[in-house]
Amino acid sequence: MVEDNLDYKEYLKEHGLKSTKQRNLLLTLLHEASTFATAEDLYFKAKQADDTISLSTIYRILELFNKKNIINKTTLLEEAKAVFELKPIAHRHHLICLGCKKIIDIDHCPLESFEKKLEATTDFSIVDHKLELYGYCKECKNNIPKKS
Amino acid sequence: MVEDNLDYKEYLKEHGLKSTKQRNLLLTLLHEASTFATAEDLYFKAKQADDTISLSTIYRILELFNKKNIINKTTLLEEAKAVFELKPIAHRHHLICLGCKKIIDIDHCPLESFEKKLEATTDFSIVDHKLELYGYCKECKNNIPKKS
DNA sequence: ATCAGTGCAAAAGCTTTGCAGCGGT
DNA sequence: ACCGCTGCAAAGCTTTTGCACTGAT
Repeated sequence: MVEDNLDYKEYLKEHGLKSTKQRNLLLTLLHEASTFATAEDLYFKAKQADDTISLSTIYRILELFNKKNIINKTTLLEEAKAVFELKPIAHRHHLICLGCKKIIDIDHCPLESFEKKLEATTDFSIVDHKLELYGYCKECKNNIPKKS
Repeated sequence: MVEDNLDYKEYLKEHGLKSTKQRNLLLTLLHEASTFATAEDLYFKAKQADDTISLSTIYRILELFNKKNIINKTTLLEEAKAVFELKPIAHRHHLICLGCKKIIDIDHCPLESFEKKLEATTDFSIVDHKLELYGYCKECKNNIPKKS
């Protein structure tokens, strides 16, 4: 996988970004990741390929990618940490298990017509929305914790 | 307003919470607030009524209210700070202007039937969702900032 | 009187920044 | 060779925690 690091040279150029070892590596890791990742997650994975990479570089690159609209940055539930994912080709949402934290991708977005209606009633121009669903998966349903 | 601080004594008891000056004050402020507020927002407002209240008390009370399901805690967009609001009586979402940050309450939730469908296809038991919509209001539409 | 609640200060966790040196074009 | 990118360490900001005191029942 490490030899693939330069695969994204053209991709980076297309987005007006200089190609560096660290940026290529991070794009590789983001492509490999199947779920949201924190900066720290990516840092530890990155270290396996490049022992000297620093966490601040991860943060700087993620901020850059976010500005260039290559990735999504968000926060899940009430977590303090931000999480990142490659911007999916199609608009998409997530269903997250509160037990085991597994994440299911949902390709269908039920909000298109709702947004149109809202635009009409509020006179807003709606550009985006954030939708995540939370529940318990088949395996975790039977172990739903009590409120404290 | 300050004299109203004890109005919530019964309310607190109902939720199994001891009534204190600080908790009453915070409930007053949360009721007065028309939008999401950060811990710091509430701290500054609280100081006007009680000069010696401390920020850690605000955090502790907010955490407590959140656990007791009296308030919602969430994060908007990519902001670092958490925001809080009294849990509205009816399930509700928000439309947020990216220009002036004004927040419009949306009473209708378009997701009920969608959740049912999802439960059937994924075998999840869905307990909650987070939906916020982002756009530009009538006044801000004409000043949409360019990407950097 | 008891024990939870609070204020203060310090610590912790996530993220950003200053600076000197490295590396891509 | 230039100037942006990176590593390191330090700082910044939000939130949490330890401890001694206060206050509600």
